[in-house]
Amino acid sequence: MLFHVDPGNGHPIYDQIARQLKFAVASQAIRAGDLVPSVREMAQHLAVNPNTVARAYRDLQVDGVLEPLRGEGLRVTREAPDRCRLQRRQLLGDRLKAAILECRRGGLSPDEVRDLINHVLAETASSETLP
Amino acid sequence: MLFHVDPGNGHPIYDQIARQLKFAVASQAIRAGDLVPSVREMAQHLAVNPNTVARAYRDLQVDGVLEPLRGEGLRVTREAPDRCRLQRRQLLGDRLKAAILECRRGGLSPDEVRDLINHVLAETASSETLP
Amino acid sequence: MLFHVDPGNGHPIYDQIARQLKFAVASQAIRAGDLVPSVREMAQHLAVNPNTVARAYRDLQVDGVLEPLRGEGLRVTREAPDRCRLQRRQLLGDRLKAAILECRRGGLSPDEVRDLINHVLAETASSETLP
Amino acid sequence: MLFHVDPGNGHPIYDQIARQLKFAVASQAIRAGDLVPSVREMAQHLAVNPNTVARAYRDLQVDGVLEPLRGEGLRVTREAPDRCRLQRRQLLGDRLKAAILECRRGGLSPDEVRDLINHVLAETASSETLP
DNA sequence: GTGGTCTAGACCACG
DNA sequence: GTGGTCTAGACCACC
Repeated sequence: MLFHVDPGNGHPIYDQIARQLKFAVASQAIRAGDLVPSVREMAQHLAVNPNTVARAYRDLQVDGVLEPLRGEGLRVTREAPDRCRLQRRQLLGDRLKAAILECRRGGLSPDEVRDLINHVLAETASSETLP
Repeated sequence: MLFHVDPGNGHPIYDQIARQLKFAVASQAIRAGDLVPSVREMAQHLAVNPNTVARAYRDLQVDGVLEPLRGEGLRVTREAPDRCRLQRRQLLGDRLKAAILECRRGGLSPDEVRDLINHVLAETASSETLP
Repeated sequence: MLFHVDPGNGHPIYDQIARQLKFAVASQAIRAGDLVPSVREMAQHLAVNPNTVARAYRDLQVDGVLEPLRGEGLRVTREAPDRCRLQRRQLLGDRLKAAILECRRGGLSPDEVRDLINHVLAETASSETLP
Repeated sequence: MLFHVDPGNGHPIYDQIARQLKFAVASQAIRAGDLVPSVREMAQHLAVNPNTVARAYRDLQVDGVLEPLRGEGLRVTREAPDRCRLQRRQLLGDRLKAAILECRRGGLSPDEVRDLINHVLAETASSETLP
């Protein structure tokens, strides 16, 4: 499990957890039918309150990514992989789109935007810490 | 003034205002020495609580972008254009970087990230509403 | 045995089992003196954890519906049929009453409640799957 | 405000709150555009923890019944009345249907079910405590 | 003032 | 063991 949570990056922790779990399913790091780590396990792993993990797991149930296995834990649904792949594109695309739109509205020309993106890509490609 | 504020996009309104004003200065839509609209005017224009505008203007004074002109209002400082141009690159770059990093951590390969970016660029380039 | 258990309908599985067994006794589908299926059999039949069936059987013993027959299993008591007929009316009536009361409290007039009931009766009367 | 909550009736408190608020909107006791009581007010009114109310309000936002008015509170959405009227029928109908189906599966004939319903209706019609 | 998040810890139902 | 609910209380951002 290579989950990593950063409090104070502006995004609620439960949201970071839910997103990362979706991405993990999309990447097939977690598969349909798998049991996700128990609330308590995950909470300890992330050094976070169990309630926070529970909230993330609850949201994932609402999204149809997890389903309860009474007394057993929570399981990745059959439909989850497809949904998560779609959502990954959607969620990441939305965030990129918002950033790019703000560039344009901020007065950067399309060329300047491309330059800035390339600059950032170069930065992130190099020695960045990646999970 | 073609400011546009979107409550519920996750970013605080006062921050949206401050950023947009910086960008306007960077783009020379507003110039050093110009008076900015009064808090009341701006608040009415944006259909926003005056306190929110006041907060944005306060932050901009702290950043040295605005300075009070006794009895007249707030004026764009002499140093603002340079500062705003630098900050624009920084602020927008940071947001792009965060989005791109999340793509990578979310399991997308560099190529997939480029594809997604190009897809988004195509979307935004076309008939998007731009200020 | 035409028991049917639905996890995730809000009611605990052991309760569904106990109720259905009581109803079966009330309907004389099971009679005084009959042996009920073993915990293992029933658990396999319902695709349910044996502990869950055991819990239901335990509750039924407390209610005086089942009694142990040393080395043989569990037997329906002599008093069970009468008790179950009474309890059936009570249990089902309670649930109906709760539902109807919520309708009234939810702002439906007595007439609207009757209409809604008739509508539901029509639905359930037709092609519903009944045991 | 005639909300009433009963812990230990099997249904989570936050759910009771959310349902009752939907019903209140359906009955036009609360109207589109109205501000609902603040989390703290409602919590005190119901003698319940504010977090519990917050959870109910959050669920109602997910359902599109409430929307945040930043710094002001939560407002009933424009679409809420229609949605709530539909949902009221759905939610109450589901509960009635479940109760009636259990009667039938429990071995009661259609006539016996009608008799039982009439008996319960007579009970509830009389001196029952209604809000 | 408002709602939102997070933590801490208790209790319960279920399997 | 599992998740779910509820309470209590702190802290924050926003308006």
